[in-house]
Amino acid sequence: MAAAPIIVWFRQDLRLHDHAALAAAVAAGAPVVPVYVFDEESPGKWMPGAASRWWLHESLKSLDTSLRKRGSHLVLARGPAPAVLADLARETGARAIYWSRGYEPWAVRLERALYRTLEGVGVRCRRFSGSLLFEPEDIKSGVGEPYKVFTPFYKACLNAAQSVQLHKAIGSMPRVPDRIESDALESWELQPKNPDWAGGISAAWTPGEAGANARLDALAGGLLKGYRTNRDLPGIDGTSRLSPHLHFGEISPRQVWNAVVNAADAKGGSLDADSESFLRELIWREFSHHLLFHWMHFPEKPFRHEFTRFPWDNDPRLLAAWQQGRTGYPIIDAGMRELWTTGWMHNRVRMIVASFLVKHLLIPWQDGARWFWDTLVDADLANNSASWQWVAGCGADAAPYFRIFNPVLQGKKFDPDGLYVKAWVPELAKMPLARIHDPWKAKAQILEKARVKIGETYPAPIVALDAGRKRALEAYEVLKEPAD
DNA sequence: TTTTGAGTTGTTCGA
DNA sequence: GTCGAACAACTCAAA
Repeated sequence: MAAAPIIVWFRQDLRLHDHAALAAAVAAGAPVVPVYVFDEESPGKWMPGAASRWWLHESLKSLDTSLRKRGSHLVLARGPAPAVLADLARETGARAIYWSRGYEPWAVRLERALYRTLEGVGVRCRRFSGSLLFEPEDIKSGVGEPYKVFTPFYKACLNAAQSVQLHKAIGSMPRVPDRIESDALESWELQPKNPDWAGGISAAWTPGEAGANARLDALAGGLLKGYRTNRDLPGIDGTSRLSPHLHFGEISPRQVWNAVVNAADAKGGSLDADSESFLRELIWREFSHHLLFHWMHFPEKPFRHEFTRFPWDNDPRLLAAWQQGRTGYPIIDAGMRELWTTGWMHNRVRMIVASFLVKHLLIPWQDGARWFWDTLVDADLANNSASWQWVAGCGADAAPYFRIFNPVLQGKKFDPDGLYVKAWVPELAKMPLARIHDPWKAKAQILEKARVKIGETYPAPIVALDAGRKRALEAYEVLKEPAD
């Protein structure tokens, strides 16, 4: 008699390489049922936004193709995961289910519910790690508490880091048992139709494990050179662009870590400044996930409690102008339009637009986080929440309240050739470089020559920078008053 | 327990 | 144009 099948429940780990749960299932020698469950009913779950749904569709398609090349395929099912998986176990006679651990609050609750449901009917649950380099339980301060400051967290991670053995690539896969029902991916309607607005996104990205590995190869193969400086320049291809691939688990952070360390080794030993700078970013991702794991209200509530009485302004017209990239500040508008078109925004520009929304417009960081959640292909609850809270000053680190980005200065500093602005704000393409970041200051003659009419072809600034800065500083003063 | 050092990413102003 | 100081005080982490 054949061994009972093992279900491998895919989640944010849509890859075949370095996949502990899949490797263990294949090694067990039983039939393997790979399944993805589209679960819209988990309590507290942040449902993927529009851009993320587009990516999910592509990534599932890609995973299915990879599985088929190995003699298997992906089973698709819709509904609450515990019920769906219990049904599938009954249907297939599976006696075990393996999965990669999740860290978001709703995911933690879901896994507990799943244990109860499945162990109750005699299906063994095995949970594996794979989405993080370090488990939240393993990185603790000297007194056993989770870290609240990045730098000590970073050092603790470096101390804990050791060469990790990656799980072997899966060669061929056991056949999926016959007669298992599967949804058609199209029936989930993850991608837009009428209109299909995803053209810019699909032109910019290659979702799936192969696309992720190609990007990592580019990184290890040369993109890292100059990374520490280049990563701040939105006009050039200087960042890894691995974020959506990491979010969907098309590549594991351990694969990324190893590739970077090995590339540095090959060039003769110790980590250079560029590689170290990149690995720091990877540890920031870890830090965000640890914070979310330990403080489950992180996505909605300010980490620093006094911020609940921050005097936000909440002007919907200003929020709309920001969302549409019509603020009158070129670097901001370029960023918001890059986001809308490609589902991604350069990291430096994310900071600038976020600071502008929260400080110059006094709009709650949660509104910005929601917009990013819907429009980013790399939207990740941990990273998004931690980053917005950091910019707002209510996050884990006490960022000085007076750190208010000036979009004109930031533009001149990090987009010195105006390449980024010209790429995304074409109506300013003819502006001379000297005024590309503050076109409203240009003389009438210059504007005319560049065919720019402020307030007509390009918006006038929606707030004055000095007044906005002053208003923000006054708002932060409120926090210093003693609490009620 | 107490003390000490330190904390991603900045801007403005005046010399 | 460049440079240093001021912009607050507080919490965290480790010795």
